[in-house]
Amino acid sequence: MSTDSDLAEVDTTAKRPRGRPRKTVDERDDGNRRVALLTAAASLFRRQGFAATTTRDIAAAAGMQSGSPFYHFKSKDALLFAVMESGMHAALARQRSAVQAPGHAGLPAHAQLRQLVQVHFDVLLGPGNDFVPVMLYESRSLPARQRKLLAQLISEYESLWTPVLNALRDSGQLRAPVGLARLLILGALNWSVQWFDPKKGASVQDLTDAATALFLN
Amino acid sequence: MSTDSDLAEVDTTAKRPRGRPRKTVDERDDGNRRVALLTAAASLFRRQGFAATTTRDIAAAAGMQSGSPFYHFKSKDALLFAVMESGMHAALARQRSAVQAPGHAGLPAHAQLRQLVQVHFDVLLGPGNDFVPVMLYESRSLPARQRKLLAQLISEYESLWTPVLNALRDSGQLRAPVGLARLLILGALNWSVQWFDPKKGASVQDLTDAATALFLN
DNA sequence: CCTACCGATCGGTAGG
DNA sequence: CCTACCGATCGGTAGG
Repeated sequence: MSTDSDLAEVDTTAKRPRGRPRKTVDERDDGNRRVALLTAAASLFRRQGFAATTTRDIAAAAGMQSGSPFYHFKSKDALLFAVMESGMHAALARQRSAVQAPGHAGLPAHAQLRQLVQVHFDVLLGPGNDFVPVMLYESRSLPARQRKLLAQLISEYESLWTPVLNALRDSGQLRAPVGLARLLILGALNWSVQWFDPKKGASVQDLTDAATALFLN
Repeated sequence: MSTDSDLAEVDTTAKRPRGRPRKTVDERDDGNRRVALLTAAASLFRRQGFAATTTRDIAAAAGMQSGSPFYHFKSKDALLFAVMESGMHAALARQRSAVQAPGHAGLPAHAQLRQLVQVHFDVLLGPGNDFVPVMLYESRSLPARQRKLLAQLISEYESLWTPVLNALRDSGQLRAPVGLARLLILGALNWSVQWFDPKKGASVQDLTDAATALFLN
């Protein structure tokens, strides 16, 4: 997991940034407590859904009183958006650093796909990684404008997959149109959020093996 | 689409059943209006989510006053459960009648998988088919007891896939463990609810082609 | 199935 | 970040 300031999902131990980067007009950035609210919200939104989660629930989980979240976030919507944006930034950062790792570009396409799949599973299923699942399953709850902002990040994320899938398609290892293949593959991975249980048999490695074996010739 | 009484998803024209089969203690069965509530609820639950949908919204969509849904359903939860149960019964009926169609048993395994995939896409994406998507994406909102009842139906549904996948695995056409393969494949299909747009390029046929090509050797 | 209504809860705010 | 609070909304009900 990267340690880059306020975008790391579970880095509750982050020191207050000195030159604090104010992110949007909707939020303040007071370091510690704000992160506590984000992680509490992500966990609750994932377990109960956005609409079924109370700002009072979130406040209590972060050890605050009922009105205090609104000192850090303008609204419940802004809190949801911050969770999703933060999750997508972390996922993008992890996927990019995997792709840019030395020697990665020289790997055969099927090994590159395997990398993408593994990191994706880890982003979804790793311990404490609630941010991206919330983004996947609660985007309906976002106001249209903020949903468009997120769509941009999602599009960037998908663009990491396209060249790899194109190469696989060209070499005959992928037998479906690349556009639909990407949607179907990401769907197969994203759905794991619904059924994966770390206490049960399969590990993230097992899932990665099964998925790549399933999709490739 | 089958026409079997109150379980058909979009059959708003159903006549009142004579020997009315009272289904559970939680609901009455007055035919017409009850079905109107179910279809209105399914549509709203799908678009807005369960928690964000008001019983007043549902009543208005069915042309009733705010208190009237509770004449037909004991609670908002009971309405959600009825939507899900009805959707799963319809899906099971459609999948079974496809499997039992004359000549189907003689088809090669890859053609049987194609059938399952096509019917599944149609259940999810066909016009007015909101019931099963609600079940897929709102089961979190169900009380534990009713979730267990649904799990039974889901398990029956999945059991239709297992022998086909086993046959494909044995003949080398499927290269992943059957258990994980089933989860991944159904995930790829289920996720289409999030992105499929009938007004855009791809048709359900296209999706079926792409999915079978992607999964099979 | 409608009318009229209740108790509880919720997002959000003022003022410190 | 807390205290105290408001206005609105919501699931559900009694009585017809």
